[in-house]
Amino acid sequence: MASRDVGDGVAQPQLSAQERILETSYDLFSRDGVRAVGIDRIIAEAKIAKATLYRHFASKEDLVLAFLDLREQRWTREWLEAETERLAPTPSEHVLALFDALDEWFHRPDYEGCPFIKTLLEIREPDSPIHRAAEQHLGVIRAKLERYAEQAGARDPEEMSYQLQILMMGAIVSAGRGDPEAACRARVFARLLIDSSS
Amino acid sequence: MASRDVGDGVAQPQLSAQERILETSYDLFSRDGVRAVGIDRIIAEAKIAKATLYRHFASKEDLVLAFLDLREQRWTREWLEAETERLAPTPSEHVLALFDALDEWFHRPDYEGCPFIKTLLEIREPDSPIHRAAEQHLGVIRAKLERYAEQAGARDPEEMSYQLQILMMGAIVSAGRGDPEAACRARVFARLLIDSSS
DNA sequence: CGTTGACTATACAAGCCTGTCTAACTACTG
DNA sequence: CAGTAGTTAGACAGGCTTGTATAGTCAACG
Repeated sequence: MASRDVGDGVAQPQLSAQERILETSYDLFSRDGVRAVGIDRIIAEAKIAKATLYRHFASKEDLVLAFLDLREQRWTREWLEAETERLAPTPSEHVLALFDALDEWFHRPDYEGCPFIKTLLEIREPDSPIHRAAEQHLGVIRAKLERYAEQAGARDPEEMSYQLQILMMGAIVSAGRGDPEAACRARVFARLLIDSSS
Repeated sequence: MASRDVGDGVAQPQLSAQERILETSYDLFSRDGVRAVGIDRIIAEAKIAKATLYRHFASKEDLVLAFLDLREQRWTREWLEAETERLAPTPSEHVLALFDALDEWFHRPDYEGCPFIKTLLEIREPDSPIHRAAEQHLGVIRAKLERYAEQAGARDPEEMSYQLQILMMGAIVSAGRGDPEAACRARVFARLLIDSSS
């Protein structure tokens, strides 16, 4: 457990080797995709030896799965859900506040897109553990949307959750294409849907 | 296992080598993505020699660009636009008919998703000719949506075109995630938008 | 002191990838 | 017949990929 204070320029001097691997993977995989980022780039940027990486993770696939789990924890739960519920005055407004949270995200200069979507499209083999994990992480988001739909008084919360996820994913792709106002445009749809469904 | 590999799917024996290369690239790139498909797989499936491929296309990048152009011709123009305008009783209903066309597409057993979106997410370097080509092909679709929005009597056709593309891309990704009814769900939004915007 | 566990650095295997090259074959054309 | 353009099969270069192996360093602990 002895992690030395190497003082590697920026931040986090006390992180263990495993933590540095995960932090670096998180940044690189999030920005450039799990396929484009190779092991060599991770070990160079995390400043660890290759053998150390393979002592903590059996394979790159293992590392990608750990990354996707971390992404769900940090982005889905600790950021998207927290921010949505912070922005909404009442639970019935969670659906609309979701798009306010997305709006903040899209306007960040380092907007990186959604690794779940990117991974799903990048790793096409339906039986691959990575493909299935990405699907499942998107399923967790849909389940959350269903709860928001309930709280908004939707007649059919499950149907609305699928509709909201279409909006959300469409806005994410559109923002990646260069439209930072995509969340506002999607929010209009959400408002129309709520007004017509209550 | 019956070996009918001479049939080759779309077997027209009088196709020139260049045509066979493009046909095979179209099928493989559309289904598996431009990054996952290698030159070796294309020459094997097209039954041509590697030197022949490089006599017709300077590089893989050139081949990918030719594929994206062909995709716009066949899918965007000859299929999506034609089918949308065939399905609509009047020009004002092009917007809704668009989602009826998408519905057909999503229910095809060989639904392959949108190569423009996949390529855009896969090739991240913003200056890459491939990235820019994918962006531009999506721009052509948006321009068509703007015309449909005009014909539907939208107050702000450009704004509506961006909103419709969010719906369209969201439905495409959702269908790729395993929701073949995504087009119907997205059509509900389009109907709401039209009713509120006229 | 000596052992042990974690880490580092680096070389290397085996496989893919793009792209080049050679040598031979085929078909058309003057 | 001779020349030319297009094609074929395959070897090969050089780079990048994941993953393993080797050898040595460092710190903690009994």
